[in-house]
Amino acid sequence: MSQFDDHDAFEAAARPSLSQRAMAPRPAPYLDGLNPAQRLAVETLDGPVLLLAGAGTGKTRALTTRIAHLLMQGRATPGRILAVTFTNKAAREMKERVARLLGETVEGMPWLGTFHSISVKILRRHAELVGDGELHLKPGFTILDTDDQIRLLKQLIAAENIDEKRWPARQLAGLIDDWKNRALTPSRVPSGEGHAYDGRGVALYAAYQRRLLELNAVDFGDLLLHCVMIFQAHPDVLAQWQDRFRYILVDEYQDTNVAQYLWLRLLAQGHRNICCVGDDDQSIYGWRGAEVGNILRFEADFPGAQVIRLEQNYRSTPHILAAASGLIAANKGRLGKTLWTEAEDGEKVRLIGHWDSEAEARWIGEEIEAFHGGHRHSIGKRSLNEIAILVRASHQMRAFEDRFLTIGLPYRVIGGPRFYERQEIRDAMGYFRLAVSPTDDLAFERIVNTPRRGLGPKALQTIQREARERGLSLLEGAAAVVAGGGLSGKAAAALRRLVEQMGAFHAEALDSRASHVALAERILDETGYTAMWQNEKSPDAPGRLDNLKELVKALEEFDNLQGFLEHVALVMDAAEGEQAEEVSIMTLHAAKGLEYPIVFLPGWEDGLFPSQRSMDESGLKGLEEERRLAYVGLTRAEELATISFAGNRRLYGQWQSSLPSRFIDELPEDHIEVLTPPGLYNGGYGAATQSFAAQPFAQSSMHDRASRADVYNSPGWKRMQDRAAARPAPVHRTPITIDAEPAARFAVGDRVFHQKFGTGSIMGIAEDTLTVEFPAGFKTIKAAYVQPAATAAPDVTPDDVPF
DNA sequence: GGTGTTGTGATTTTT
DNA sequence: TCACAACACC
Repeated sequence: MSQFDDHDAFEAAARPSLSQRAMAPRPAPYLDGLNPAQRLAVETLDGPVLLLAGAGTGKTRALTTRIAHLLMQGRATPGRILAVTFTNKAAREMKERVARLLGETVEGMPWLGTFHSISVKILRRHAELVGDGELHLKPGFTILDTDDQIRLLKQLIAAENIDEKRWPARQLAGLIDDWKNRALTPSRVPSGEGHAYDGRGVALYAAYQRRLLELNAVDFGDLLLHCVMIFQAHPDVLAQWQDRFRYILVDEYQDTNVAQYLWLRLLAQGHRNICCVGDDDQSIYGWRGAEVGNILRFEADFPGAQVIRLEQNYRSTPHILAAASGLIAANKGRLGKTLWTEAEDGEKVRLIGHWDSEAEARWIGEEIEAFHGGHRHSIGKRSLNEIAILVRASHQMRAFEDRFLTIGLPYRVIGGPRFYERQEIRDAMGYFRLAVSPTDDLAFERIVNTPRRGLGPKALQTIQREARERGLSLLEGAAAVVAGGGLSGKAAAALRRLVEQMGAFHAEALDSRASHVALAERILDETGYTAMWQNEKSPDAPGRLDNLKELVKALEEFDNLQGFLEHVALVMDAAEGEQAEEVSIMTLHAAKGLEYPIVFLPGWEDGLFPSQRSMDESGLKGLEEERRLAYVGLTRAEELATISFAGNRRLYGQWQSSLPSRFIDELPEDHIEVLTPPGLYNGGYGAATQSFAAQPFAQSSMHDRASRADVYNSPGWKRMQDRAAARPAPVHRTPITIDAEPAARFAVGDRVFHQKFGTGSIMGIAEDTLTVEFPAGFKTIKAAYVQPAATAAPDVTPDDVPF
């Protein structure tokens, strides 16, 4: 974080007492360079503190320095400090930064982690307090992933004879999640909320909880909820944890839900040394149960709380800050902050309208090429890594991906499906889970017929019946079926083999002398799982095999399979590899906490952003959350932000016209530069300023082809064409070269492989651009983006070539 | 049990 | 429009 490197903001550190100085292992330089507000935030150690930290104000620095200060002042040992974050990434970053502040001599912080990972640790110690006398949780409980959860709910819905089509399991999962976020056990769900599922919503919830106990399993929501319930029902247990955690720190407090709020409040009762850091203006997870009210209410919840505001921004230029501040000012009920900066003015926030979403993608692509090539000298020559495109909804990404693929602009999508959510990884994990705990019925169901063993729904039913009748787990039930001859020839043999294999694997998993890495490899090989993907011919099969290899490699860092499974259940992300120069594309939500010198904010159209659905479902609250999302987007930019909108956009196959976002009119004019849209089909762009209200698309209406034709004849369209024609020919820019691979190494007819489109044949070559026929159709692609296909079997023999 | 066909419905997403 | 899921059929 470069903004903390300036040394001129140096301030004299407070002089510790003689005894403190004598005990300190080395002088404490960690307070150096903090601004007065940050300093106050670090040194106000007693009682409740609300740290209102605006975007880019050095929040993480204040938080980590506060931890260092607690330790250096001898206020607490690392084990006595509870520091909670929402994401593993944030926890990791904080750990690293605390360690860096203190030097390597200090041991790690055992209670710095996500709400969930800390809750697991607590819950493992008191598992038996969950449930009733007969059925209760055991410390070895498993944590279900979403797949397991849905599968379980489907069974329960079927058992209730409810039509799964009318009431999908997914929806019920969402409902239950919602209740858990609000710390509502089945008995506490307000009457009137269980209407769904033919009035059996709450009953299904209760059945689900019972089933989880039987399986000795919990879902993510339970981790928090069970802790809260234990704390409420067992004051002695609560007291024990209150005593342990002398100081509590909370990151992103505006994102806490009711369950998390209760969890924190219970733990902080007594000493009340709780410091919550957040920004009400960046609360964008209301739809996920986050309660902005938690942060707005802080002073009432903790009487005597000190509120400290971090308002000096080290990230963005004044124009960007002014635009963002002007926009967010339209929200009501804010705690209020005034961001300021010492940075130079820089460029105004740019605003541009386009004819349609494709033109928007085209224009942004050209802008990026210009920045990357250094053709904008006010901005300089920039790396693609410094540029990000932030969209409201992921379907907007497609236009950019298509365009960038065509022009050969490297990009990376941030977010998307994560490593541990991939099918092959979950399958492999299913095998590992079953090897570690043979009673994991959900894991058994997942893998029993993957790869295909001829053990379909019928065989599974037989096993389930057997298991239920004898009170066994499914794997044990399967063994019983095999022994009892309940299945015929082929299926019986396959099941016998699986049961025997899993038995052997389990024995080995318990043997601490055996290598768990070798065991994992054996499991994947001997069950035929690896072979399944090797035999699969789809283009993504090799990638899946690579992922499996990566999974096994990840195992090496753990002592055993159990430890690994625990880790993965909570940390569903893999270390991201950052190497290539690429433009980043992501949703606004995914962008929170990140920063980029150059940011594009496309799709500012009413209905898309603010999203119609948000407004329909949550009214003014929804609109305000959307506005905060816009605020988050703008404040990601360090030097240059560009907002754009399109008059027409293809949505679900239909062209839809839209009006510019209402947020655009809320931007303070003095900090905005309005750009004129480029010509229709040629490149180039003008910088002449013009009121966007005078632009033609605002009043265009094109709901179907007929009215679209009208628009072609409209004065607005003509005006755009005239303008395009009147402009001097666009300046020719040298196309950027990426790993300049000469197209010369290809010939028409060659088979080539492309990341996205698979294998195809070259139909045409023009300089470094190829026209390739893929299964998906003809594509024009830069040569650098394809490789000669591995199976280089030319379609024509040399003799067939006419020259 | 594997493959083709039809139908549906579609923000934002972490743990 | 397109992706994915649930059925029907071989």
